[in-house]
Amino acid sequence: MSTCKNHKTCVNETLKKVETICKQKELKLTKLRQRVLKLIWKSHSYVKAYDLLEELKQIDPAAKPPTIYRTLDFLIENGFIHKIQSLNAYIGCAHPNEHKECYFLICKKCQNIEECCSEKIDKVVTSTTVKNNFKPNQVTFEISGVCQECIN
Amino acid sequence: MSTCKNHKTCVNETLKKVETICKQKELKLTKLRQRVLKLIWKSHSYVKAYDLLEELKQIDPAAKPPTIYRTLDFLIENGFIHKIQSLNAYIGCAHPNEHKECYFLICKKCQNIEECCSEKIDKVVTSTTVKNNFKPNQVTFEISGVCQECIN
DNA sequence: GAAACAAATGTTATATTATAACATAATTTA
DNA sequence: TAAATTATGTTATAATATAACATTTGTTTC
Repeated sequence: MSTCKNHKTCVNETLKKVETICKQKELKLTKLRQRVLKLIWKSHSYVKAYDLLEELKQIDPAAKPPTIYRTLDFLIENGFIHKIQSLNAYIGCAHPNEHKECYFLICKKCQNIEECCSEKIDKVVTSTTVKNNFKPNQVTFEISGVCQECIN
Repeated sequence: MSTCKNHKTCVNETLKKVETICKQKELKLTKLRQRVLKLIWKSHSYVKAYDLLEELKQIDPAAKPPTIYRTLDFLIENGFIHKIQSLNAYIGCAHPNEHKECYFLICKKCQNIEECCSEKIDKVVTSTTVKNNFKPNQVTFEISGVCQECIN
């Protein structure tokens, strides 16, 4: 489960953080990108691209698939959101710019996703790639199952 | 890189292994399932579902998407192949029935995929899921990058 | 061996996810 | 301000996957 108590605050803090990062890196956080990021952050669960599109259409009726996918690309490239490969879905990044590798605990029952970072994981990835003389570029690590809350 | 020297032998051995497992578990390794498994094992690289369908059509012109997807489902469920989530692609399992978790080193240059198992990975998965009181059901662990051969 | 049932496959249609390609608008740079 | 770059608009379509129902094949029971 997410530790978020006041989601409005939670979203605002994230958006501030993202704004700051964009300023630092001279990235353009346009109206569209802000809107989509806000929509993704509506919940701590994941969103499907076409659901996002439907929501965006409420504000911007002309929105079309490329509108969404291009925006998702920008947000992913810059580490503001993640794609969950095993679900073809997208989720806001819990701590933008603070980590490289992370993994996801995906609850099949409540749909919640916990984004985790761990030195152990990093070490295992490093040690195995070094051992295989493999130059890693992108790590996908997703564990689906049942979370603490839903286990009972 | 794969350690396979003689691919014909390699395929035959795998198919024998799969046959044996099917007998043990009373699974029906039908003509169709054998054909598809053989097609997947044609290379040590991955296959896309619709490419597989095209190949199957050479033998069985009536084949259609559900033909492939149902067969893939059977092969995945029983651990004979894996789905590579980050590529929407499928690959033969290097050691059917011999492991639970495994991870994949995916070379973006030569398209080769190395299937790896490691106690370390298992331990990390176990320790993190235990810590989070999470009951894991399916682990997706895919590292894409550049392999030893292609790195130079 | 025929009837009843279950499992696998056939078949049609369509849902879901994603991108190519080219046009226009907005912004930055020279 | 012209030229170049970046972002967005727009149309069309590609790529991936499943639902739903029909038929066939295999298995079990009588």
